[in-house]
Amino acid sequence: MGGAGPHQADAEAVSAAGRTFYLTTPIYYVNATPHLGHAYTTIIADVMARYRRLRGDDVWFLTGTDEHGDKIAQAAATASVSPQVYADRISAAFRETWRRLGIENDDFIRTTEDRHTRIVQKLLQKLWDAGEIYLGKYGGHYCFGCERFYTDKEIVDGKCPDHQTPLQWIEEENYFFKMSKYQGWLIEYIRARPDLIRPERYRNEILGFLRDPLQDLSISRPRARLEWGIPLPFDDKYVTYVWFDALINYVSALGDPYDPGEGGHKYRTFWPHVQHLIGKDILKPHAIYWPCMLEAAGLSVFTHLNVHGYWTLGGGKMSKSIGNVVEALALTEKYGNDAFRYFIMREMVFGLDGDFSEEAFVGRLNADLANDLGNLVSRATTLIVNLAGGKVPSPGSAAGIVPDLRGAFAKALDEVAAAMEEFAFQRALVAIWEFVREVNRYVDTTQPWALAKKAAADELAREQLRTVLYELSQALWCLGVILEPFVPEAAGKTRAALGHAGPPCLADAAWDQLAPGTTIQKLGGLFPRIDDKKPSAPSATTPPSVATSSRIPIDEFAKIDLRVAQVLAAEPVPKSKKLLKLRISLGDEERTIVAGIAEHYRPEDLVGTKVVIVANLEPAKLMGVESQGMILAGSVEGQLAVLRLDRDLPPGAKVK
RNA sequence: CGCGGGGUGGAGCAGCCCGGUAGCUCGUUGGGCUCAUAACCCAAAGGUCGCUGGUUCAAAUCCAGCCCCCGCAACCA
Repeated sequence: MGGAGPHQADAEAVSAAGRTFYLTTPIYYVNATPHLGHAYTTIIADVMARYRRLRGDDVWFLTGTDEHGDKIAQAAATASVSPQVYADRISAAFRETWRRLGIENDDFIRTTEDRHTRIVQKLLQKLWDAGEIYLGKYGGHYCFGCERFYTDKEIVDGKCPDHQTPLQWIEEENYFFKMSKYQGWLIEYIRARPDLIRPERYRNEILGFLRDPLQDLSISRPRARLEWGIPLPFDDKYVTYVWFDALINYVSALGDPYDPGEGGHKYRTFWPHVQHLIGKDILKPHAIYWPCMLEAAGLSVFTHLNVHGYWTLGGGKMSKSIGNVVEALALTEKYGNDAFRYFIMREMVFGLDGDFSEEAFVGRLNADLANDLGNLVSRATTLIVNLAGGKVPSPGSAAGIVPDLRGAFAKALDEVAAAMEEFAFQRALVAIWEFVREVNRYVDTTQPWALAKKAAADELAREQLRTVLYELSQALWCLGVILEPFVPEAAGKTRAALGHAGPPCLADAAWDQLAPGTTIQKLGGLFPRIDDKKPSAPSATTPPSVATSSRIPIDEFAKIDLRVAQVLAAEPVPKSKKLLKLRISLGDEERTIVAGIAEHYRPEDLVGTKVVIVANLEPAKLMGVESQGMILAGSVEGQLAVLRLDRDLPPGAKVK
């Protein structure tokens, strides 16, 4: 790379300023394996981190797993393993997924690691010593059915909003963080920083929430009730409440904030520049608890909290029971990481909800990646190979050549910079693709093949041809660099076709950086078109592959008591949309089962028929009705079928 | 009256805060080009901007009311 491009000065000034950037994703709770939602957050974080690295910034990109709490302990118990083994397993699944997706995180923190628990305890001790934590009685209206407390606001006529049963007043001693005293400070802090929480709608939401009085935050759980957590350093009869534990990962991953020596080095370098990236579901803990905690601990608050929206699937909601969120992630295997990254960034406006469908995915892949970009790379490299002997020509006269690619790219670059500043990935891509179209137009307008025909006899045409091919080579080169954060594999292939293997930097994304004489190779098939006649129609209802489900030994299966049951009566559960209450017979026993099938079956469709149930499932209350089992039913998106017998068996017959 | 989002050419969206010729992508039709992945480029057709009323010289945009869809939460055991 030699020569001075028009943007190099700027870019160098930027990197010389040595901008530091610390970006975090949430740490993912290990009660579920990675799905589309996790992947979205992590991928956009990766794009941002790569962009900042490309720019020459000093970047630290953190992700990880959250491994403490009730739900993990329960899930582990269900799986008959220790919580740690369970957490190890799921955490490993996350790391493996990120590796496959090409995520280049600098660190991966787990809340069960010593480096984390140590800092959590240190911070707690600090707050305890400073009088920020007190032991208080938590009195509350408790519902035994829900196993949780309800606030006055939630209570309906003194009853549980779920069960419509009277609530019990229960008092439990717990430790509390004096969060309420930070309310005024927090409101001022947010007001003074218009882009602290962004996009603005989430800032408004939080300011709205802060109009009501802030409660102190319970930060402990008695060990009698929950063992799986970090013990409080000043009272080992309690463990730390999972949110208090989890948020601190952003700090603990950098080392010890209170260590003035080497142990606090990374903290001092990166913490002042921290930006969090989260989904809208965890806005409140991040926008309220976390700043208060940091302030109380004498640590500075994040510079930005970037909040993204949710994916809906095929116009419907993202339903985990159907497994389509996992299925969505599987499209990376089918179409490649680059296409997947491109789609989720291009399709979703940052902060708003977006819809995910394979049809839209393939549409984007074909239109933007295959037709516009892939085809451009293919035609341009072919032109240079065929008409210039495979070497970047030196530019000749530009006389009569109208479109100004250099200017168009400079404009795109500026727009990308502005968009990336506020996590507007969609706008950044739109800007780049405007340039891609401009280059396609350039080829059509200048018609290098026509110039080549005239070139033998026409000196001007010869000059123009050299100029056109030179311009195209520069355009490709610039694309190969600026696309690196977004579609790294394709960008790398593009640069490789232009004879460069090393890591790119943004300063190189400029005209005259690809020297005349450089050997160019044809590069076709960068993004092959997907020409399936009907790529989406069947896929919407294609069940997820069974290949990935983990195997269990037969004795594991034998624990499940499946029985034939006859439906005696069926009625909808009042005020419920999805639930049917069924009275079933197991021969010597009758039971009530609540099933979420009301959207698929009318009660009279089921009465008298024989179905299969799980007979030894723990009872659960749904809309106040106790369900003593589960009806087996198969489903894909939007369709559901209850299993029924095709020959007669008496109720109660064992099924295996 | 739980919270929130939305109803704009065939599909998906932008525009709405700061009223004044309704814009983009895909699709369709016609044309161009032949370097390229049946791709690329140009052009055209196609819209009562959910409904009703109000404010205004002027409303997709502001106000009021209504209808419909979707997400979250509550009910997928």
